[in-house]
Amino acid sequence: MATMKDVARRAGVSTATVSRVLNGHSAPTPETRARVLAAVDALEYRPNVLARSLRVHSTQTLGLVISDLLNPFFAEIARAVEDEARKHGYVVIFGNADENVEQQERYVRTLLDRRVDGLLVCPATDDDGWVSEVNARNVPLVLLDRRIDVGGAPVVHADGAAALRELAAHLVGLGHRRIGVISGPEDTSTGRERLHAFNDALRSLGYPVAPDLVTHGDFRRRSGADAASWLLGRPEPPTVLVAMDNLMGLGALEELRRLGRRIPDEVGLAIYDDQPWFPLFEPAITVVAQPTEEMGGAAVRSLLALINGEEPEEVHLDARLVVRASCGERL
Amino acid sequence: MATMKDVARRAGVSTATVSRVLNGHSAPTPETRARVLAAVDALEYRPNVLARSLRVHSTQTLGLVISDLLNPFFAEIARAVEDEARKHGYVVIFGNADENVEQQERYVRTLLDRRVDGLLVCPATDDDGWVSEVNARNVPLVLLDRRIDVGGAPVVHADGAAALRELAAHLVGLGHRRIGVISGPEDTSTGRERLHAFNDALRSLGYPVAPDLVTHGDFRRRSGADAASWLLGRPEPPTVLVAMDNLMGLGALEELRRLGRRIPDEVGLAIYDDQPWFPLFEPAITVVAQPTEEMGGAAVRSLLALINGEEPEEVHLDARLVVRASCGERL
DNA sequence: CCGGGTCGTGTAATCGAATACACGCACGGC
DNA sequence: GCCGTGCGTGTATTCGATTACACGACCCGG
Repeated sequence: MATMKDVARRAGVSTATVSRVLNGHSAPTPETRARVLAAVDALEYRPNVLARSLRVHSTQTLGLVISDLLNPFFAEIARAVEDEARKHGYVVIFGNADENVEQQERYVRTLLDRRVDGLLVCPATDDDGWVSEVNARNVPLVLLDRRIDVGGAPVVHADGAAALRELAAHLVGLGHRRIGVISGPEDTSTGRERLHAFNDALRSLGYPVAPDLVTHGDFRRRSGADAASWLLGRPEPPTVLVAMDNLMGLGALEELRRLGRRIPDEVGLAIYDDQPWFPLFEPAITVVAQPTEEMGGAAVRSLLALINGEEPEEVHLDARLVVRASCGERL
Repeated sequence: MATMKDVARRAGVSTATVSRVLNGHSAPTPETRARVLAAVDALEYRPNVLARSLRVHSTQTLGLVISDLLNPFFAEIARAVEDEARKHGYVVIFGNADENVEQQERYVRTLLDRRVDGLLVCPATDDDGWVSEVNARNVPLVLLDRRIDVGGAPVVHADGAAALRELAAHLVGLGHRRIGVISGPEDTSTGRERLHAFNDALRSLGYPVAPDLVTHGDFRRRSGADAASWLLGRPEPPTVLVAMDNLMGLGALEELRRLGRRIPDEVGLAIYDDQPWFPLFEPAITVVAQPTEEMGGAAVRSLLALINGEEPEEVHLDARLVVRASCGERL
């Protein structure tokens, strides 16, 4: 590989000049510039990003730690993040935490060691041991989707409260009184918040959720199936299931199919997070849809603002209810 | 951030010694070692990976260029790649080519500039302009899923010929005679190979595919819907649709739902690639399943072998037919 | 005709680690 | 007691860029 020195020699100038030409600095003579560029071309020179980064303390790289790439919700986010980052000339390194705190922590450290210019994390749990390390190294941090209460770091997430209120009204309107909830883990903000918002909504409608109809899964398919099985085995089983995440929803649906329950006649089902295939199920699934693309994009823009020492823009995104057929016919 | 020099000063040794301790080289005295480690601890020293990489010409980083992260097939691959890479102490940088040749080329270059130790590419098309650049820089390359005919680079993919033969027999056995095929692009190996394998199988059963029942999509949802629409609009429409990729299959299903066709009574449907939600459709979709996890893992292992100057292990993976209900009841 | 200001370019230090080479010391054999 | 050997450690170079500073050429005004 040709280095800058080679280019300099061939163009008959110093490396400083080559560097200046390549970085568009304080214009060298047009002819020097041309000579340098010709040499660059002839030698197929490509700058060594490592050397450059070492010198200028910036890698044009963003780190992304997500909880689970197999969760289509996070895959969409990852895609949006990569897309927005590329538009701004950044590359993204990613790590899959697998909903696992230790692995998440390892990854944060690895990415910091790689000198990423900024870090995007979808926290696996409320645990915030890793945050201090990020702060100690002065690396800008933006939290995605799940919030953990730690000063400073902006959080980009979609507020589901309004959509959940609508969902509650929808279900009650259809005559559902016993509503089973498959919630996320208690130690994630999204797990707690969605449940509380939904509970509040139902309470204010006069139909508080029966505590024995609330279960907690782990945002994975298996736990959704188990939860559905358990809920339907109760003495007075629910007439509708609300899964607070797409994978748990899928698991619940799996279980309903396995048990041969007809939807929505025997049991209804609503899922948090929309997916392209949800409308294709029989019946089409009623969902709370999150604006994943906007979330990923907004997160990157916030992070870049932090990196550039600006105030990150305030983003407020809302999830929205999409009524389809899986909770019963519309009135 | 503390540097090696700081550690050296605090421990009262030279940077060379610190380096030796940290890399487990030709054993320094146990007490020097202890002093150094104590200093490392006290200063919370973390080595600068950039400086190290610059010096040793290795970044412990793998590049992954995939065609489309939103395609769950590729998301699974990405996850498997990341998983296997981590096990070997490598980190992965990824780029989303969006089934787009120019973007793929840009990404390959970007990743090379980042001095990845090896490159994993799922080629968007047969275009191989970018390969020469990879070779020119002596970076090991492994092709994933799609092959392009270029000397040297190992290809990890799953052979679907046998599964497609079984599928052909299954369909014919169910009485299907007019079989519509939604194939991938002609300029991808998987597009061509799947179609040819399926054609061959049907021909040898005595029921060659009618040329007017073959369409080509682009591995995206929309094209699957369009193709289904077109096929069903033929004068003599097919009795079953075979989509050669999960997204096109989803699109086809979408179109069938939109048109209100009953599956499998009016039209059957089979899809290449399995997904967790395919069994949950009504009826459950018959598929050709690929071993994505093994593919990702094998690709990384091949690449690491190349990086270490070894001969990459020969991997032979097969897709397999999973008969469910979407093509008609089993005989 | 000379002093000062631009402007283009080169020299050399720097980023933070790895490592070839050299040095000094202890030890053992003759 | 001398010299060779080996081991632990330090010195200095290197990886490939960026950039502060300096220098010389040139131009212009007084």
